[in-house]
Amino acid sequence: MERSRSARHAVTSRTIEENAVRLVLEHGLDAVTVDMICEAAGISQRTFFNHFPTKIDAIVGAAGPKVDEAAVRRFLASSSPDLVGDLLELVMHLAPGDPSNPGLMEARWRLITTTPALLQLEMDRMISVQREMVDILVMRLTRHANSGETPEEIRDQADLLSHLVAGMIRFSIEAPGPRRMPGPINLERTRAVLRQLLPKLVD
Amino acid sequence: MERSRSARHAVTSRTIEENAVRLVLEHGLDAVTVDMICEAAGISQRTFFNHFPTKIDAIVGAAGPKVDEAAVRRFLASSSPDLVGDLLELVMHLAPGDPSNPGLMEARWRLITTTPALLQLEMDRMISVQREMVDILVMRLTRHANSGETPEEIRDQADLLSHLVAGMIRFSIEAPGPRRMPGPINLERTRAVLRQLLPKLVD
DNA sequence: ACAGACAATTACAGTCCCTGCACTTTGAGA
DNA sequence: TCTCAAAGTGCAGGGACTGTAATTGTCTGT
Repeated sequence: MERSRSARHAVTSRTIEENAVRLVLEHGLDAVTVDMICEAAGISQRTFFNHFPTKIDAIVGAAGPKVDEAAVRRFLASSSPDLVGDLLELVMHLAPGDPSNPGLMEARWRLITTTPALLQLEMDRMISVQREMVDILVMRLTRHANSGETPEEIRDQADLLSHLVAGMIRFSIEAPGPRRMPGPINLERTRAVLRQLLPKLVD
Repeated sequence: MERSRSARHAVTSRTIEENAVRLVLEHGLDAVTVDMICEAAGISQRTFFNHFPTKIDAIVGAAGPKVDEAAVRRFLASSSPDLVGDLLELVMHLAPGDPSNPGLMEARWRLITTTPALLQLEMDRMISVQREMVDILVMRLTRHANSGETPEEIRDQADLLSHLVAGMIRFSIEAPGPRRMPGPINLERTRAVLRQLLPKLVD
């Protein structure tokens, strides 16, 4: 059992994560205690909390969703007037965590989508990318800005828009219909409803 | 100290709430334990949890924000084409809890707005009115629907719109500038930014 | 190769939030 | 007045999480 120090740390984290997800899939969120996960993973409770700050983190993954860099570049390069369409494309590429363990990732999504409390939580985490999105939106809006708009106004618009996008994400998650796996986004439906709704909002 | 039974219950709740808010204002959220609140209120811990399901509930109030009935009636009666404007008016009348104790209410807002964790939490509670808003939006959208739209489409639109409104609320709370007291909504700013932004979203 | 720095892990004790249960007290209705 | 339900209490315990000191094994410089 000779392993490098950091490798040993990583393998312990993986073991914890895998056992946490498996146990919760089997018994449900509330029925699984940290002690159960520790025993299954063969570690002490203290070690558990050295790897993950909370029980939830071990279950849903410590790293939240991130925006895909390539998708951001495409979004910024696009000169299409269809800002909303481009935006939805960008949101669709929210990477749902570390893709190095496809099996774990898939199991996690099954777990999250079948546990209301976890779905709510993951929704909040997805929406937290809204913060990083503001700067991206500022760039895009600046390129297509009307003359006479100040940078402050642009930033306000980007800020508000990022919150509207967060709303779209929530709708996409809750809306029924086919989803892109392993993510929960229902893109087509959202796009269709938006096309009907938006014209009604401008007077 | 002879009081009717239910009145005694109410006064205990009030005592707990007042001491909870006061102590957290003095010492901060994490530094105040349930035991401290109980001692200050002169009750047992068990009684505390008979009145409030969690420590947080005693601090921010068990009843979340509600939409104002009169505002809803006005919103539905309006025939203005400015749906967004009417919507913001409606949102502005989110009642921030029981108005029977103005002092407590004011102290709570001071507490919530100065404690990031509580602000985040209260934001979630305000946004939960989004659920009740869907039915209201269905009525309004039905009255101004284009011919050929099915009830299902209308409901989808209302659902998405309610999520967009939730985004507006978040923006309103975070946006700097004057707020309506004791609520956190910055109405004018949101309206102005929306007027600039929305035309850019329709192609 | 050896010693010391250092990282991963552990056992243990303790805090805090919260719950279930059995019990007492007290006010309200018959 | 008698009775019963509601309000409150005491206690025992579960479960998440933290601080600390100790242990084990690995890395680094010489």
